[in-house]
Amino acid sequence: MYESAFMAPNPTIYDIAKRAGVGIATVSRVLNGSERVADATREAVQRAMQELDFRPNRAARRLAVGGVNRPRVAALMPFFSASFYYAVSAPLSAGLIAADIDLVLYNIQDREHKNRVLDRIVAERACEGIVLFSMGVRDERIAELGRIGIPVVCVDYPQIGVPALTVDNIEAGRIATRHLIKGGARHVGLITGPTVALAFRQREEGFIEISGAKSPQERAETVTIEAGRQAAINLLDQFPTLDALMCVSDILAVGALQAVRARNRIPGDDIQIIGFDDQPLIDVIGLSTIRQPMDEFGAWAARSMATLLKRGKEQINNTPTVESQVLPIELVVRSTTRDTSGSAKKR
Amino acid sequence: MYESAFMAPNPTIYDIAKRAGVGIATVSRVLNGSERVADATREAVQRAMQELDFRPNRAARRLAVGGVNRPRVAALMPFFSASFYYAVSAPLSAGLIAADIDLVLYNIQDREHKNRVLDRIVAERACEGIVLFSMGVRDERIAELGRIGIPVVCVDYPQIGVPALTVDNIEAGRIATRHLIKGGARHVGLITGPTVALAFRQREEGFIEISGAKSPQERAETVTIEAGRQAAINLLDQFPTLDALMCVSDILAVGALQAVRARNRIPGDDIQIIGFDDQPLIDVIGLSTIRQPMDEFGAWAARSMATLLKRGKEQINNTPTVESQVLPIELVVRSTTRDTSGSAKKR
DNA sequence: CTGTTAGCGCATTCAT
DNA sequence: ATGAATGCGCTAACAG
Repeated sequence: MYESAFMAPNPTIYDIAKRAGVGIATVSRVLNGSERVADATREAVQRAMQELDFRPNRAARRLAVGGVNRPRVAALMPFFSASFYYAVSAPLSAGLIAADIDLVLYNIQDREHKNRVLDRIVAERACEGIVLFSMGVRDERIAELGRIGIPVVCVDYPQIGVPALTVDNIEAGRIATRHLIKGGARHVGLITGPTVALAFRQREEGFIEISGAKSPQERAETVTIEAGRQAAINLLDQFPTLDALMCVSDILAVGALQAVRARNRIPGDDIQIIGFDDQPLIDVIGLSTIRQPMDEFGAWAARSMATLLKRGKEQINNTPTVESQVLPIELVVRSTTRDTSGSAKKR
Repeated sequence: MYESAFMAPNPTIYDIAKRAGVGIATVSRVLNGSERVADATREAVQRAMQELDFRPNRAARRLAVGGVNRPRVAALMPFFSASFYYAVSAPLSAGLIAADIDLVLYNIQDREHKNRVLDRIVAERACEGIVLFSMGVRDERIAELGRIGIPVVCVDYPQIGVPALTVDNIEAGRIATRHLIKGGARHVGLITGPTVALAFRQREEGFIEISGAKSPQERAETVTIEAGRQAAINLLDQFPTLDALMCVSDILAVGALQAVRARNRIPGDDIQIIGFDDQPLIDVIGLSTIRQPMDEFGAWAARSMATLLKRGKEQINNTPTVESQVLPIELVVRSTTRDTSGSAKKR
């Protein structure tokens, strides 16, 4: 039964035809559900297809049929913080559809997986454009992609060499920390997240700049409510005098909120808590946060890709291409911190 | 400048070669970033490519290169209820990656768009499998897809003729309504959503079965907090004696919650509110709801596709293929309804 | 450095 | 009803 299981290339319609004792045209006919095939023949062909585990080659089919060559962009997202990427992918998807571009989603698990995916994209020319979310790649990769003409844009990561849309996360960390202190905090702690996320590291950096390197901190290994809760518990156990918590993500902050309440402490009163992003439903929960324009992240990526993919006549005139941007962030004061500035937005 | 703008087919490397006065191999070389091309030649070719707005044909390239024919599945989702599909697409994406299957996401806007997408998929053989979320298609479509060998599975919609994973939304509507009544409700109202969603219509049906057709109801045209809030306001204005609200989606329920609070009524006390789905963060908000196993929706779709795409030797033995399933739903009592049964799960 | 040639796997006439 | 031949657009030796 292991006829040639060793590196057997995918069988083609020629193999099927031979095995079924028919011509390739007939194979093609049953493949496409044509009526004009004798039942017996059809069955023979189908049997051969099954026995050989035949899968038609999509590329060959499309080439033969000659359909439109619709552009396709690959979006690589690390799903470690689900709701964030959800909020981003909706406008991305919508924007791409408007430009008649297909979206292939890659839920990147880790660095190694990222490289595998990129290797494949390069080797197979699997797409016409790439959007990198919250991740960078080595310069050589950018060069390689540039050479074969696959444009890349980057969101939430300051990748050099390609258009990138970012926010100033270090400044965001500073703003959050200062807000806590202005609100009367005398002992502020940090709950940070997976180190793979540059945004987290930078928010952490801004925090430390203001609050000092010896400030209490705890790292959640995953971006989940439970991890945030546990981190808060640990922090509160070790440092009972803590009266403010900066959490590098809303989700972690929600967990911290639960931990704090479980100890009968009152968020916004005897302990302040602030998160980042302003993810969906966070407003309902009443968490103070540093808002990121997540919609704009997705929309910008879609617009940029549409622009970059529309080379041609326009580009001859050196039409301005896509520029990197740094979007403003916004302190949103809700009920878990004290609003002392009077100027911060309340919502 | 309008050389042949009329139905000009996409230019090929032959066109470029001719225009640049070189051979096609050279065009291919600059296309692939080969070093071994004279700068002058390269520039000439690039100019020609721009002038003709050339885009390499992906299918042809892949065919020539002969890479693996990685299976690709298209997921069609109506994004009218973002967080729900987000919650579903994470496990879907993860499961597909594990099976080494690419995921192409189609954010379907309306029925017409759905048909356009499916037409294209059929015409271009754009994928090896299709996952339909919360939407059905006509029988002829199923037949057509079956004929050309593209398997289809359906999630959150009882499409006949293909494996489907659903929950009993009518029963869910009954359960929610009964729960409200058991909690002491004497006058219960309904906030429903866009009629395009069968799940909403069915929950509505279950509601009416228990509560009667003349029960007050309001329809939100979009699944947003704001729409839910507005619907609740309308309902409360018209029917001041309402003491319970069933909302066909958590998001609408959150809006209703806000409307109720704005009137200084106390959810779970003088007015009950229940939603559906148990979307992310809804537990934190404390909303009672009917939980759907959204994770399982995505995971099942991924598993099913992996199975269906792995035809071949196994299938010869008539190995049981994918079966339709109806998953259980679960009443989750939190703070916005009164728990009278004592048996309902509290979380 | 550059042009010629031969497939890649399939759909599709055109014969038979 | 079915088989043989042709071409889709591109890459990759192989010559020059």
